[in-house]
Amino acid sequence: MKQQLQIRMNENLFLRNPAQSELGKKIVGSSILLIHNNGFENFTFKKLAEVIGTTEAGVYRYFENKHKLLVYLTSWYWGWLEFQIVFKTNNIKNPVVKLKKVISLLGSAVEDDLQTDYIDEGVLYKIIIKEGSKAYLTKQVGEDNEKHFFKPYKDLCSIVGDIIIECNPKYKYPKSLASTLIEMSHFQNFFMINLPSLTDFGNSKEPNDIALFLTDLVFSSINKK
Amino acid sequence: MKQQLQIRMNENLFLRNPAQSELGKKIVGSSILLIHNNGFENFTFKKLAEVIGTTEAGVYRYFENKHKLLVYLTSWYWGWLEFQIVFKTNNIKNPVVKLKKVISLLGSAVEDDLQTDYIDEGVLYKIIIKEGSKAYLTKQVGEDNEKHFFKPYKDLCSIVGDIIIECNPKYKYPKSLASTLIEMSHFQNFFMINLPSLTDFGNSKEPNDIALFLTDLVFSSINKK
DNA sequence: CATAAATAATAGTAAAGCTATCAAAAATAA
DNA sequence: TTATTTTTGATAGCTTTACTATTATTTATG
Repeated sequence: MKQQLQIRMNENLFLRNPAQSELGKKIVGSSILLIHNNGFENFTFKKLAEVIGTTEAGVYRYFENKHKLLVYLTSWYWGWLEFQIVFKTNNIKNPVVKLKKVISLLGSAVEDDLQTDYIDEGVLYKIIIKEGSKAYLTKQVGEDNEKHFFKPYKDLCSIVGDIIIECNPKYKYPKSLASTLIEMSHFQNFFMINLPSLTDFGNSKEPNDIALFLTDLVFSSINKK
Repeated sequence: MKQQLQIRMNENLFLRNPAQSELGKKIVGSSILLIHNNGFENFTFKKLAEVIGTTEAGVYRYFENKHKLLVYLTSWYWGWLEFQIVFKTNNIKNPVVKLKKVISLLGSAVEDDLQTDYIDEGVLYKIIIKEGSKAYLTKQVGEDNEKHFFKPYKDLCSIVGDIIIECNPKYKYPKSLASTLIEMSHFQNFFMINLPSLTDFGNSKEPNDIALFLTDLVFSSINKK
């Protein structure tokens, strides 16, 4: 019997829950592919509707606009990643080992998770890298935040921050180090591929090099003196 | 006699050089204020034209589209900041002191530079924080990069990376640390103001706290063991 | 003063970003 | 199984954005 993993989503992100209908799942699944292919700026509900064989109005019945869809997708990703992290570090006692595991989970397009059939996590990961920050770098970030749109992202940062504190209770900047770690796992990846002179991994293009850098960065800070 | 500081700009960013006419300067100067007020997504050439008393077509004679204008603004900022950094660290011999100076220059809305009368660097700095990454987080980042649109940003990273190497010639990730430092000086600032739980400076909202965090982060890495 | 260059005024087009309406189909409840 | 509610499909339309083109007028320059 197939087990389906459901990520709990903020109800204000959608008009109709896309996880509860075939059309909704198609909207989410195909939007990931389309945003990846076209870039978020060139992505429209009309193009999406064509691809999945519905109408523009059909998509609008699920999402108010493409911004909310992007926030939905990023939220879903953070929720999913939190689950992965909690699940895969569950049995690890040593916080140092745990944090290293988190860094490796942050840094790679995971193998497609079969528990979530309509979402390709590998492609979604690439969207997070290229479009993820656009979810909050907006005029309405304050209102969106009041509606708790960024809770999954904050929760993840909080979990990582807590592990940092476990490693060294005296470290002064656990939250900022956590958000730095998460953001940089994506930015260094983006730079490596698109603007390689901004990184030290230009030639190898080996995602694991980023993990090595981040591990060095994080543990130097935590273990200072 | 008034000295005017001119930042050398990539010719492919504009159709007509905005620095060489009154209308051009108005376009640049007012676009900074408008983008800051409306956010980049809600900013249009039409609104800009209204504000400065010209027509949409008038703006299009200077810039092909708003993306190129954004790249122009960010490039200008990086060029200007490089000048500030080179100028203000010129006499500093000690690379550690130099790097600390760089961190403080990166982290604050500087006092409005009087050498550039039509550009408000303080407001431009805020645009860099909120909109800066949108200059390269696009579908066409590859083409833009081939046209050297991001050279000023790369140059700055390179300068910072060189100072890092001066501090410790054996440090393995000078470029990635430099880009991390620069990105985080903006992201932590954005988070502090808009999503404070992602930082450790939520209550104080004191930009200097960010500099302390970044100084700790950078020198822990450089001086490890 | 002549001429070239820059600007203003106006018009127009395709696409994006929606909203509204109504009929058909599918799911569900009586 | 029919009745009813919910969801979808088809179509239309409207405002704004993102441009391009044309011509007249002003401004700068030789």
